[in-house]
Amino acid sequence: MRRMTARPANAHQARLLRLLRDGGPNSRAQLGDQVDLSRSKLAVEVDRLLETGLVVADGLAASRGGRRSHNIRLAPELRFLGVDIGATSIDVAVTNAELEVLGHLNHPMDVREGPVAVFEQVLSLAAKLRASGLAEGFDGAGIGVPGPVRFPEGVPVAPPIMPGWDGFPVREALSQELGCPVMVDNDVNLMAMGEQHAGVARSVGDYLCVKIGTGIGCGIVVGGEVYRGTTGSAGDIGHIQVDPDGRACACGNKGCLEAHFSGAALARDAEDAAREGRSPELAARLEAAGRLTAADVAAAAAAGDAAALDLIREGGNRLGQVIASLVSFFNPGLVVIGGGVTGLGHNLLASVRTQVYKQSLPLATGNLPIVLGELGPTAGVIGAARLISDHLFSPA
Amino acid sequence: MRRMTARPANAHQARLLRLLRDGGPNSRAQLGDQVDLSRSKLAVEVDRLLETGLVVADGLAASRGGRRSHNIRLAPELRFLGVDIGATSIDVAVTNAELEVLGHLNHPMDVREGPVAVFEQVLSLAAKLRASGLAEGFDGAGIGVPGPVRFPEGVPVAPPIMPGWDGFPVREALSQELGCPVMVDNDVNLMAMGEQHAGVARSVGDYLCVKIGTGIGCGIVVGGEVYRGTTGSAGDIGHIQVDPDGRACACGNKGCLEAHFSGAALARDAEDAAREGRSPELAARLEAAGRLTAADVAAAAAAGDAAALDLIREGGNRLGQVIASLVSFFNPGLVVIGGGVTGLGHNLLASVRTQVYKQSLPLATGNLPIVLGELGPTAGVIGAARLISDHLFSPA
DNA sequence: GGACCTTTGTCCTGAGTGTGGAGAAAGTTG
DNA sequence: CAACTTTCTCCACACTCAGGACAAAGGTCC
Repeated sequence: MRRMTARPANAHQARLLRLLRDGGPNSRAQLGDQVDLSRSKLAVEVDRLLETGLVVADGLAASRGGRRSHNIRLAPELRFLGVDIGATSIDVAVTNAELEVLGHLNHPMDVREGPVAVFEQVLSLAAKLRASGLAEGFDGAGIGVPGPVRFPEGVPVAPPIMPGWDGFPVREALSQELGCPVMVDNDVNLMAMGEQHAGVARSVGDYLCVKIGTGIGCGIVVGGEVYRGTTGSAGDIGHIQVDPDGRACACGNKGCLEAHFSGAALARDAEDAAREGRSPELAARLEAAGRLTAADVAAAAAAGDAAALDLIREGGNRLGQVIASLVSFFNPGLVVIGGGVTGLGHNLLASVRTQVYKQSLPLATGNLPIVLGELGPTAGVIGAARLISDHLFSPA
Repeated sequence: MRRMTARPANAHQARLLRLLRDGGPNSRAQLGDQVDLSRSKLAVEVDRLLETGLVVADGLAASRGGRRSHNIRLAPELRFLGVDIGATSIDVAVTNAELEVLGHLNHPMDVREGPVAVFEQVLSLAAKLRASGLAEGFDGAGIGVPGPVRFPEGVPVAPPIMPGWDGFPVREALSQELGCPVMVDNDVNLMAMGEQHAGVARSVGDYLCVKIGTGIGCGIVVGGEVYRGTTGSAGDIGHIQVDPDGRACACGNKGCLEAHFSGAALARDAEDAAREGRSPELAARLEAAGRLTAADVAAAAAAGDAAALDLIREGGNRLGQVIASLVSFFNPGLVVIGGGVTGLGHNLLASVRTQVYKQSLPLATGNLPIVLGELGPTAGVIGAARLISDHLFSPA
């Protein structure tokens, strides 16, 4: 099947495409209400979009008391590929043009195996999705990697946890393999975009999205747009120092947030607690599995284990301390916490909230919700799809 | 003399006005090079601007090998008033439309005397500037206050160091008194705009501007625009906690940055050092003046006083610690340090740089200049003038 | 069922926006 | 003084866009 190659010819068309993406099918009249164009001009632009095949008119909507309207919608056969490469696993999903996830696959894999091996896996997962009939091809792909990215070129730069990827032309390579446009970003930024598109952050202009997985990062959204910083490393809060005499971190410094609280740090602390006999619950789990993860800590805490609860409380305090600083500085309208350790749930949230509300000034915290992400692992892939759709749905 | 009341009728005209403001007089041809419009369209818009009187054509420029060009410039009789209300003094300046300072007055005054008394003083200073022949009236005024502002309305909200100002309609009141449009902002944001317009931050898109005076604040510039946050309190870094067991702060918390390092904290520490006999240099100055300020510490340090140098080093470390966190988070292209304690100069800068380069990741610090502001007290008033000119030079 | 209303969408005219070329104006250079 | 540059103006033409008239297609009410 022939893939769509058309792009919006002007800002109006781009605007209309995004409205249809975010709001679903619409009549011409409804579009007109949102777009501040005359009916005539709107009709012209819609007709042009229909000609390109990017949108279709299928069927009539129910009458609302007058003439029935045509349903204008994005071409239903459009397909985006969303790829989220985490430190320890790969998520791949197909979406339609409205960014609804039609199929989603996860595969455990260490990112340190390097770009070649990871790409092979990504392509195989994408092929599997295609084979299942969800897509005959992709009109675009977004991909997130766990490290800083030089955004315009789509190339990772000096990524601490994935050294083999430094300078690897991710965008170029994937675009070649898939035969479609590709955009690359930091995985945290994609999570922020995902929660903004379909999660808790809808209709918030300025917000922070803290992702705690193997490492810790923070997506920064300013006026609805992801802020990436001068060299693409904005939001890299894992190496903010929380304790001058603290633990040694992989980065070479001491007392980094990430060394005290992250998926990896938490697992290590839990294993220590188990071995030192401070937690029968964790010890039993260590016995059974040979190693512990953040999920074990969450389960132990749910079972009332004091040591596990302590770990979460202490970690939440550290994290809350940093978030409190960021709230004072950035004055966001919302803080979202997500990533692998979200399973720690409300215990974690409680510690963070306590710290933030205690340390930041009332004006900044007055009406500040601090919530868990609601999309889980789909946030990243939806964000990836949105990344490429933002690119494709902008004037050529 | 009749004041200008015209405003640009469209985005092109606004663009042209800003080009003339930032680049000074220009020929039509030079404007055309910067503006991506056809010569014909450009000529039309310039003619319309000439009709409104916002710009004038005066004289011919020297030939560059062909026909001599007309000098197009902003109307030379346009006058903006820039007001910077600090915690302990008021700065007022007149500028022309190119934001060149034509006259500048400073008057010591405690902001806590309240808006009525301060306004009286501001108006008297403005009258003095008018009386000196620098202006016959003002086409607009910008004003900065040392606390958070609800920007669209121009009203201070919950300002910690100027409690009597909470909710006072600064914009409304000043506009009434001066009979011209007024915009209000945080003083730190104005400093950031000033340094961006005429100081060290020219042509930098994303940067931070840390102002250390009686308190500590940080102007945040994203893509050339000041970022103010959800409730207008963005950049309020004075109350970030740097030491959980630290000193009591006026805000009710312990260990705030501002409690450890700011103009006020530094003066107190210096007086302590003097009384405890740790610094003969400072003791002599305390004897002479009855009290000490940051300037005394700077002078003592310049004279080689060990205690003063220690104070600066320690303060710079605290500040550097916070800035390091912000650099990791925000990934700016430049960090500017300004405000009252800039006199501490390179000793302060050295400590800050050490901390930042030590604590933040190389990708964020790799090419990151950390410099002192170069405009001193004029940064604020120039920023204020730019604030109102940005407002007036945008489509009505 | 028919008169009347609402909603949706199309068509047309006219005002305004913007481009590019021709060419006039005003200088320099040899 | 001829040739060339640069600057600026004028004009014809294409495109953009708004708003009104009107047609299409349904409801609602008696």
